[in-house]
Parts: sequence; C-alpha cells; structure tokens
Amino acid sequence: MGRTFADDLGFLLSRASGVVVRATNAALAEHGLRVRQYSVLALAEESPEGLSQRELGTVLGLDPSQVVLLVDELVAAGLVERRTSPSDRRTRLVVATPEGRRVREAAGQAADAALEGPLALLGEAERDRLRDMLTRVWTAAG
Amino acid sequence: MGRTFADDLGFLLSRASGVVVRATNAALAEHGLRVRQYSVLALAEESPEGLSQRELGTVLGLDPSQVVLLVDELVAAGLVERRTSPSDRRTRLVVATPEGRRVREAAGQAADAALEGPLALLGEAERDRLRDMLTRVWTAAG
DNA sequence: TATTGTTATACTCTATAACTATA
DNA sequence: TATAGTTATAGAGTATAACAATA
Repeated sequence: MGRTFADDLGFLLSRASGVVVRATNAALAEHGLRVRQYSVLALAEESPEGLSQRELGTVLGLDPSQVVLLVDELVAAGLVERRTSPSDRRTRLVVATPEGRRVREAAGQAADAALEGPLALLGEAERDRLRDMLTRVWTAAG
Repeated sequence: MGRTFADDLGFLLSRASGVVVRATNAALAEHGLRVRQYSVLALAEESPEGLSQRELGTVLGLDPSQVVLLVDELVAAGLVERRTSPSDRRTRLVVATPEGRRVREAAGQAADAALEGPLALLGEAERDRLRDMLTRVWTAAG
C-alpha cells in the first residue's frame, strides 16, 4: 500500500499531541498552570467529594509518584487540598478549593480557546469521532 | 452540552499519544532505539538522497538543536551519516547507512506490531480517518 | 542580513525503586 | 499480604539563547 513514516499513527498522534500541549501550555501560563497540573485540578473540580490520588493517576495515565508531585504543587498554590478519606485512612481525597474552582473556570476557557487553533480544520462531528477513537485507543491499551 | 474534562481533545490526544509512545519505545528497545531516534532514521531511510536536519525538524516538529542530538546518536550507532550538501555547504544531509536500513526494517516491524495493541479497537477505515484528522491538526497548527 | 547547524543550559516529563502507613 | 501514598534519583524530552559557518 506504499505506507511511509508519514502515515504512522504513532508518529501522527505524538506530533499532534505535541502541538496541542504546546498551545495549551502557552494559554495556561498566565494562570500559573501547565497542562498536567490543570488536568488534576479539572478532575478534582468536577468531583465535589474529590478523587483519590490513585484514581487521578489511573484516569490520567500517570504513575502515583507523579500525582503526588502535581498535587503538592496545586496545594502550594492553594488550588486544591488533601482530605483523608473517612472510609480509608490511607486514601487522600484531592478536592478543589473555592480559589481552585475559579482558576479552573478561567484556565479552562483559555485552554479551550487555545485548542481552537489546532482544531480549526475539524468540524464538530469529526471532533466527536476523534474523541471516540482516542478513547478507544486508551481502552485497548489498558 | 455537559462537557467534562474527559471530553477534552487535548487531554485525549496526549493520553493516547502517551500509551502509544510507551508501547513503541518498549518494542524498539531491543533494537537499541527510542521513538524519536527511530523517526529520524525512518525519514532518512525513505529519502535516498537524504534530508537536511532542517527538513527533519520541520516534519517532526522538533527544534533544530534537538535534531542535532538525535542525529549525533544515530551517527554514533552507525545507522546514518551526515553528508555535506553539494549545493549548499551549510546543509548537512542525513542519509541512512546500509546497517541503518536493516535496523529500520526490523525496528519498523516491531513498532508496527506494538501499535496493534493500542489500535486494536479501530478498523482500517477508521485508522485512515484518524490519520487524516491528525494530519489536519498538524496543518492547522503550523 | 538571513539561514543551517551547533553548543550550552535549564526546566519539565517519565520511569523505577524503596519506603511508610494503613488495610 | 496487599494497597495508597511518598520520597528519591536518574534519564529522556522540551525550550531558549548565543554562536560559527555559509549563503
């Protein structure tokens, strides 16, 4: 079929990811965040009771030790707090603070706007298909 | 529309890229390569006259200074060589050696096989659509 | 002057192992 | 014995700036 390296889906995925992460980091900079921190904040903010660090790592595809450092940074910035789970004292629930919720809202809008550049050539239906396919890549890999 | 962070295309792209890069790196390890080095080798191997480092950086989305280091490593491994362009002595053409061509072939098969895990849930037609969309993301960002 | 490649440096991200506290 | 979190460390990836050689 005459496939060349330019058709390699692994390459295309990592290159597209690169441009999107760069654009998002640039947009998040004015909010004092980077994508990885923002992803932790966003997930915490969407879960009123908070998520355990283990759950965060599982969803994000990060090692638990990386989650610790990201949460440390967000705690230092006053955007999330660690609460010991009432049902299991090993578990630390990560919960967004009021300030964290404000920052997530503002940073989220900046990140969404920054995404419009790289996604400009994709219609809404295509974006839905892309979401679906990328989710299935994650599912198959797990 | 009730969008949550799990729908964020930036997040989905970077997470999918992560699993694919990890799987590919694991498969390339026995060939003494990592994905970035492999990508340079593959592009050089496909172009008999070689590509300039500038071209490599442009296609791969890498800074020229990063290309220098990757080519250094491939040269040290005997997989590519630098040739001064006859038409412009500033330009160094990166050309695969015979050994580089052999390694690219074997490593390419290993990388392709490793991709089948993460891509297992995508049919051939979907993969074509995914290639197309990811290429347009790159185009729009450039 | 502009472009190609190079060197240097700092920072971020990733991978791994060892350890603690709780279960 | 297993799980959640933590600490430490090394290696890989990314971002910038300054510079030499050539155009």
